Amino acid sequence: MSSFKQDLFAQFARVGKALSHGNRLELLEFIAQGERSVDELSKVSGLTVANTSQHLQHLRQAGLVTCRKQGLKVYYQLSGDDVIQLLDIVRVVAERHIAEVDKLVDTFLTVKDELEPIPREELLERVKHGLVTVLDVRPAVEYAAGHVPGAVNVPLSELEAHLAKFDGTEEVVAYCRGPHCILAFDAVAKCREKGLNAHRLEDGFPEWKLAGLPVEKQT
Amino acid sequence: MSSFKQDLFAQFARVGKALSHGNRLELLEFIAQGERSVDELSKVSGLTVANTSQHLQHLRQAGLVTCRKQGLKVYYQLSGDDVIQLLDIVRVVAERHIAEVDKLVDTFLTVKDELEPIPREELLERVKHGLVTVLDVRPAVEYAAGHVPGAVNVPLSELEAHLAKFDGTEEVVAYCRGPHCILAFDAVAKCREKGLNAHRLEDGFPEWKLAGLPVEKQT
DNA sequence: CTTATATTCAATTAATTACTTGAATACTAG
DNA sequence: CTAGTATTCAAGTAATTAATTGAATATAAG
Repeated sequence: MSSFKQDLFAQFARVGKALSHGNRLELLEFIAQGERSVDELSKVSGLTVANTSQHLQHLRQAGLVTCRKQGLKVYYQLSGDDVIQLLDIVRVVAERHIAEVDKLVDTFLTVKDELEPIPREELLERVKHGLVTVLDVRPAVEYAAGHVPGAVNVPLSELEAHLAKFDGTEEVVAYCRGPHCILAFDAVAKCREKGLNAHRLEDGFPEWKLAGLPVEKQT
Repeated sequence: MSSFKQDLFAQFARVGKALSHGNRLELLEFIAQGERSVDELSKVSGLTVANTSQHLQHLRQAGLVTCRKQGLKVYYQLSGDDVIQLLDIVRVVAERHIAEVDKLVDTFLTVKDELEPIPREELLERVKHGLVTVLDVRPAVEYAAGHVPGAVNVPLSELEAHLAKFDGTEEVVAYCRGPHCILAFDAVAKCREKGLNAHRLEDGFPEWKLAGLPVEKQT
């Protein structure tokens, strides 16, 4: 009878299936930073190339990513901003309704509450008036693919060295890949150890872009 | 090393897993209309009771639904409005990026474009001024659990009989479970055959509730 | 206490999915 | 044309998941 409903739900389930594996969610988070090739994704995720490729095809069949071939490489990107929204709401639902998530976040992002995140619009204002130093603590490739205007790319490994240049009176805001990315948390913690007035930006770069705020490329 | 990230993504993937099966998505749509017992859900979905129960536990472990026991029965409900949002964005992403979905919708909801849906706020206005008859074409239980204020419950089977009462000058707006529920499409089609000025409400009841618009219970 | 009903549990089978491995394809550069 | 690199494909194994069946539990009513 109503195989329409069944067929339709089966199609929607393809999106769910794509989101049903941790490795694919991780890949999606990387891709959300900007277009990436299969072997970049393989390296950054630690999966074998073949495995990465298979997950990507899974994602592509569910309509979450698209790809283009350029020379030898195949570059994958999100098929739209709606996918960032989708990922964010999955996170929110999990955070609100799965106890283990709270436990994990509490354990690993210890000082979570102390690092009250700065709203995006507020950061944009302060940047315009030169009131704040913005740290992008993601790897250089991700920074190159797009970042908050005026942000300085300081991968975590180089943070110590950079901190030496600061005189201790500056206000610093760090951001990374998304709301649960540890990079920014760690950066803020390190900055505070040095006595800086440091905060985290709410969420990460994909959400900044999603909000329609200005984005700067390369440097 | 960074097992935090992996653990966290594994948790998020539980939400994806819950959404990764057509039967579970269908159950969620029913539950989104209001609290339902296991055997009601079993009947309405056509699954065996045991199978329904297992899917529901799957959903519960993913944090998407909660349940309470009252007497012999166990009632399930969505664990929050964020779950309606989640379901809607899954639909939107699938609709935009999976070609098969478009094909399906085009095939079964033939006159899709002709039935331009009425925005929720606009309907609310017109209802206030008594300018329109609102038809809730869902089953009586779902209507009883909550409906658009002033809506008349006319399950599809009884629609013909009801139409006799109309004089052909009235404006009619029909709604059902959600954006792809065929009930409202069918209702509008039937009304139009009788020469009525009929339209569909955008989306369905859960989205109405999600928008924070007034809801009426029982009758 | 017994019976009936709603739900869950446990065990089984069938189907699907993840990952590995090695080969095949597609493109570039020499 | 050849060699090298990036990606995909194909086959196999291990693991997970869906659905069925029948039994177990829990509650209510007689």
